[in-house]
Amino acid sequence: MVPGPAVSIRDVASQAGVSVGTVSNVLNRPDIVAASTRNRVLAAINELGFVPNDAARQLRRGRGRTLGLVVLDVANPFFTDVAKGVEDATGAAGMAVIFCNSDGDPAKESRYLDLLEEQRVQGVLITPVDDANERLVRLRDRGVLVVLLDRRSTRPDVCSVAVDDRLGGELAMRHLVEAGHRRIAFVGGPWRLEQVRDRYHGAVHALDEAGLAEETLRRFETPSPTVAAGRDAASRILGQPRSARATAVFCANDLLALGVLQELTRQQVRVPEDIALVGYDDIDFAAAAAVPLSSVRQPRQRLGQTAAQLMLDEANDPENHRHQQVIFEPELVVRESSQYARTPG
Amino acid sequence: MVPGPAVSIRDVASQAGVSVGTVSNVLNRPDIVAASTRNRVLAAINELGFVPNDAARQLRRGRGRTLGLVVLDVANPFFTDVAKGVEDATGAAGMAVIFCNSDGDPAKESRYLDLLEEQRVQGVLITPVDDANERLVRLRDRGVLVVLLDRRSTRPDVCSVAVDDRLGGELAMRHLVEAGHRRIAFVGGPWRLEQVRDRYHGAVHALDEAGLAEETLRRFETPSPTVAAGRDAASRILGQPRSARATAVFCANDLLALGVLQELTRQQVRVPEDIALVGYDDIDFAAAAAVPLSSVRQPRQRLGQTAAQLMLDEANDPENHRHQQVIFEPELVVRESSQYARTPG
DNA sequence: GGATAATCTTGACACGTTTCAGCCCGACGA
DNA sequence: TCGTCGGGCTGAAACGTGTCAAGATTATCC
Repeated sequence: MVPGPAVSIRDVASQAGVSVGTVSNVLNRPDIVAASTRNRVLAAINELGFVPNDAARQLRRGRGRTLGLVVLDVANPFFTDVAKGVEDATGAAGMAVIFCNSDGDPAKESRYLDLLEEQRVQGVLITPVDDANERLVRLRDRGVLVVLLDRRSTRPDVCSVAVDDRLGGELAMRHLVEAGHRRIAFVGGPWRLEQVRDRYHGAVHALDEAGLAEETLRRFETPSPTVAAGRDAASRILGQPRSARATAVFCANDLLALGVLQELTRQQVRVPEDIALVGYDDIDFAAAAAVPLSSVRQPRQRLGQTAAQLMLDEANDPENHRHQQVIFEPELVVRESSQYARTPG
Repeated sequence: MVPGPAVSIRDVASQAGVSVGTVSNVLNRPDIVAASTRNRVLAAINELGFVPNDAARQLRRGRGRTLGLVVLDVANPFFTDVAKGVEDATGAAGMAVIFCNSDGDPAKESRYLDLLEEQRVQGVLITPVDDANERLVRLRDRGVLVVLLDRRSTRPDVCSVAVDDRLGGELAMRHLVEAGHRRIAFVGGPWRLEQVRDRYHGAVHALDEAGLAEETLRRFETPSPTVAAGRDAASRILGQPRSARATAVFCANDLLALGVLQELTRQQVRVPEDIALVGYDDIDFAAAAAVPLSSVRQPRQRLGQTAAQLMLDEANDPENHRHQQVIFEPELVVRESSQYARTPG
């Protein structure tokens, strides 16, 4: 069946015997039109199966009912949980989310931002690939609301929702140091991700506090924060002479940690007896891993909810909106993967 | 800084000293405009930072450059992998994906379909919550392309991309029967999901083939296909008298299986020695589970890619498009969770 | 009953594009 | 020299909606 001609507000108007203005009013300000008229219009809408054209509305209004969400990796449960939070908040407001996956690639991120700008989205919630947010500032200057997600804003005039990554790094490292570890590996990357650097610096800070040399922590950079990269990093760690080899590994996220765990297990290295392991994010699968994973928990869903709410607030009342940099606190969850006390040395 | 007035094609035109029609041509059919003019226009575009308004284009053209993807659960890695496939195919074509999460809730699904219709998306890729696809047929009659995802289309005039779920069920069950199991539990739900029913019926069929009574398979329905529901199902299974208790569990997806595994482990039931376990989907985390999970693998990413491609094909050449029902074959991956031969009886 | 107020409704314009009939003008052939 | 051709470009008409000043109708009050 060939699609018939689309039914527009005009058809509804003539069917109901009113003007188009009235139909529009029924749609947008139902209270100002008389009940009898309203019912007649609603009946016509039903009868004709009229569905308003959001493109036209958007054209007239200036901005639409969609918002963009740009994350680093859809396949990472951390981000899907964040997305769920965003969806909760926006769904209630009747907004659509355009979900974009930058895959940690600046070029892909840039392409998606172009696309979102063409769509005239209300706003963009984004975990940027790198710090060059000049592009984002330009976006904002053009009227697109921008909220940084899982990243602290350096500018006071840009909202952001983040978790204190340095603190998270500190918590993890303190835990390992207290368990007696003195040769520790940090697995994370790419280094351009601020989250990775912050977690590393937090770890270094915990070392300082404990009066330990910085060499205690050895850095293994990965090309991406994925399971495969984790496996690879683990085999690099195991490639070292036994005497110099790390006795504990702190990973910048749980996917890496799961990868490390897989490779260690494959090579018959026991966790936590031979090597202890701490991840980051506390995704649901961390608890179900071969060896239940200690991890730094983040309020994933709330992160998304809060970011979306901040955006909606600004959209609804731009005058009184105060830009905010919300920061949540992470929390260490200790499980089996790091439960093994070791005599220092 | 307050956003300045948006720059439109008209501003570009006057800046470059040409008419709006020419600017539009530069944008859409660059070849028909003289090189010198074209360069002048491009320069103006750059200078003014012009970004075309897709809403206006869409209004004029009838349909836009977006498509909707409606899945049952964003948090399920199966669907994020499918989404990745979709993204691959559409990103190349410069299209945007509106990602919707029905959460298995018909009402939510319906709301999202409304929204997508208002957006005048080119098409919808959907894993429907139930079989009542009357709603989807209506959508198609209005000119929205529809492709069923991970679900076989019953109508010859609707494209679909699916995996043979009955076969998947058969593979899993044959494997368990061959290992000697004679009391097996099927965990899955909600029953309204066709995937769940098909996998169950496949399992029953394998039983028939082996000449075993249908009572061999005991059904445990879950309210949702999630980890939490899996834990709950496991405790129901363990609630049975030991002599009648299943010696193997086949789960309709891996999240359920992981939940079952967690609860069994918590209650000190060994997998696979006491109870064998087989999941479905073979998500990446299945291999990394406490006990590596046997699972029925599906070509997740290809599923999404193919569906998107089918849609794009129809969009580009509606005349010659032949509707297709693509069906992939699943594959059983045996890991530790089901590696334990049992003497029947 | 008439003036005024209150409540609804109308109709035209604007939003930023694409499209298309038609105009201009230089080149070419006769 | 004139006519024709065709590549380049123009300008206006749509697309479907929201908005708003102004008009129409009804209610209110003396």
